[in-house]
Amino acid sequence: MTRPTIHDVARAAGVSLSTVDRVLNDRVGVRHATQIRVAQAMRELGFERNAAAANLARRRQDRLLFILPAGSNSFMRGLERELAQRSEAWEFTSIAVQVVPAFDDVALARTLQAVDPGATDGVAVVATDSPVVRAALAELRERGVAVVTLVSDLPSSRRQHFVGIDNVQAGRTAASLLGRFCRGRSGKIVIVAGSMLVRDHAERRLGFEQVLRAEFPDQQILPPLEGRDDRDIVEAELDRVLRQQPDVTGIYSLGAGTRGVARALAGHAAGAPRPSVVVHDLTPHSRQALLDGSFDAVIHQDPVREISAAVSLLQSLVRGQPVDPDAGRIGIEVFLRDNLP
Amino acid sequence: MTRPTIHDVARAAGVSLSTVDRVLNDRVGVRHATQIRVAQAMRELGFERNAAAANLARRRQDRLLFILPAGSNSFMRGLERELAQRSEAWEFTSIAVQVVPAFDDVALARTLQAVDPGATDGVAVVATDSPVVRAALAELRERGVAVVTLVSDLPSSRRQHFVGIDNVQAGRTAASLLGRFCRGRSGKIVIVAGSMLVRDHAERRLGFEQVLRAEFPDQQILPPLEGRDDRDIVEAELDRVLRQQPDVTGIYSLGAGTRGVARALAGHAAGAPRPSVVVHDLTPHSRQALLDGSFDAVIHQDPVREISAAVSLLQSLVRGQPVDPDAGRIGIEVFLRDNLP
DNA sequence: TCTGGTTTGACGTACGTAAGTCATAATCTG
DNA sequence: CAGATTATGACTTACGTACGTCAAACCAGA
Repeated sequence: MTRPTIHDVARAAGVSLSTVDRVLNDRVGVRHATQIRVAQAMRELGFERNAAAANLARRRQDRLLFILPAGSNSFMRGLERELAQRSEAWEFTSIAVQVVPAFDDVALARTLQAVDPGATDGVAVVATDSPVVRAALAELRERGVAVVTLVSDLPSSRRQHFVGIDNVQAGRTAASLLGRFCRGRSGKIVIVAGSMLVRDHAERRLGFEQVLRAEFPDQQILPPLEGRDDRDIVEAELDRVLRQQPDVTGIYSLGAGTRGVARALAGHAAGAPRPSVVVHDLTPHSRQALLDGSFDAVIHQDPVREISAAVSLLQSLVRGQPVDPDAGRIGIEVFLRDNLP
Repeated sequence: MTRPTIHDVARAAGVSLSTVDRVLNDRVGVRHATQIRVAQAMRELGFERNAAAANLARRRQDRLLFILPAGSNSFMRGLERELAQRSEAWEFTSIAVQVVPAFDDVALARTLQAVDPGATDGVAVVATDSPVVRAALAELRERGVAVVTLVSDLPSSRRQHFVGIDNVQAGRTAASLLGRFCRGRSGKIVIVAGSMLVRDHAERRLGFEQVLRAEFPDQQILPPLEGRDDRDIVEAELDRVLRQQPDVTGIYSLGAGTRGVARALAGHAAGAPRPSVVVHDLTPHSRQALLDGSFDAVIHQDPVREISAAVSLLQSLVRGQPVDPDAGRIGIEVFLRDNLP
């Protein structure tokens, strides 16, 4: 009826509480045969460790650090807000946040080097793709700190996991939508990126071009703009392109700086049918643009899920618990005007 | 540094542990002035009850019951599977599942009446819209059982909350997608429903027709088929319609029975361009159909989120804790071939 | 058979809260 | 102001696990 406890396991296996404890938290000093017997008993009884009691008894707090890029990037600020608001929501875990300059690999590497392994058990970092960052990250692991990348990955580095969406898939999804929305009107497609220095932007572009080339070959993709996720730069660049190219049918904005896109479009409202627009990340501005019809779709990653996946992954890593290999995978959400939350 | 405990609160408020406990679990026997003082101290210290310790000390289990419709409906079976698999995932909560005939209000009402309030603290029910169900539900509340509706709502009944997606929005989203996918080809749109007896289907239809009429007026909506979420009935009905109507440009399947849609379509592959298809609920079959290109989009509600929202909502209700008014709202997910999880 | 190490058991305390008992202090009633 | 009532305090046990100490039992090698 009621769930079995370690006492029941001990009795069933014919050993003492201490031994069960040793097996459970794999401490030294248990003969292999005994270990098997205890494990067997746990399986037979269907024992599951009571996490509440375990956390209560274990006095320690897991100290996690989130490193996020600075700037007016709404998505990142959303993550930051979420972390601040829910910092008390995780039991037995304390969370710190540090903000570093965006797209600046050297600054990021310096920050990683400065992490104190005596005061930090795990780090989640929005990575900039660069050798110095890779090196700093490897060093951090050497010093015994758990590391996951967040939002933008750094494959073939020593990070233990990635938490975020599959950015190639995201790009493919954007192309799939934008291609269909533009069907019947062939013309030019503009890609607005932040910087190809961050992996997520490069991957989104890759996926987007794959699908658009293969399935909508009558659309011509222009070289991507790099707006550094800054609304003013994005506005200026996009405005220039729209002026030069009269037959833009679609725009894919795969980074931040979405306000710049909206403003550039507003400046070209007159005359020709407006281009179809797909952007990333639901923010108050992109929501507004969806509602007033200037954007067609928003590809989104849920900051709440992102944070909670990162926290629980880091908790497992820090505590040495087994980790589901694709625990960090966040679903790609698609928003139209009609399914806004 | 460390989180304040009830001991700290007691000291700060100048009262005993017992009094803090009385305030915290609002028991009788505390003067109003004292209550204020304790609440004040809790606020000042930023006290938050340690849920782990509280659950550990409270020996009781919350006993929840989920009532789901029978049948081959993949989505419902998915919910059932999810409940079975994760029944141990919620601490201090035991979950039972009961299956009742689909679209059968009398059977559902009988089941609700048979719920034993002595053995059940809360019920989540996929409601069929009918007066007898409303009455049975009200009676259940009278007997002190917490009740939420799941997936399909029963507004203006005595259920305390609804857990699920906004089905009008879901229908609007489907129309928004299907309308754009069909652009350029005007013709007839087929709606395949399960039964207008369940609220969710009626609402989806409503939202769908709203948007399609307003924004894609050159499409003509045929009267909805009622397939009772049965793949064979759906196949037969849809096959008949496709035979009679040569110019079907789009199909919206808003219930279950998706396999029937796929089979009917397969029988009409030859000749004319295939209709664009939007269906509900990601299942192995709808996933396959997306991948092979016979479906264009799937509107989805995540069973995992649905279950966990229902469980935590019921837990709060049963324990008399405050409830976020839109805690039961689940996001509407949109899947294309390219963003399948 | 003795030695020295390894494995195991017995036991206690702690975590933060719930919930109970009982005595005493404060307050109200008439 | 006595007596009844209510509010509060002091104290205890319990929840299931972690973790520490110490002694006893076991085992391998000399």
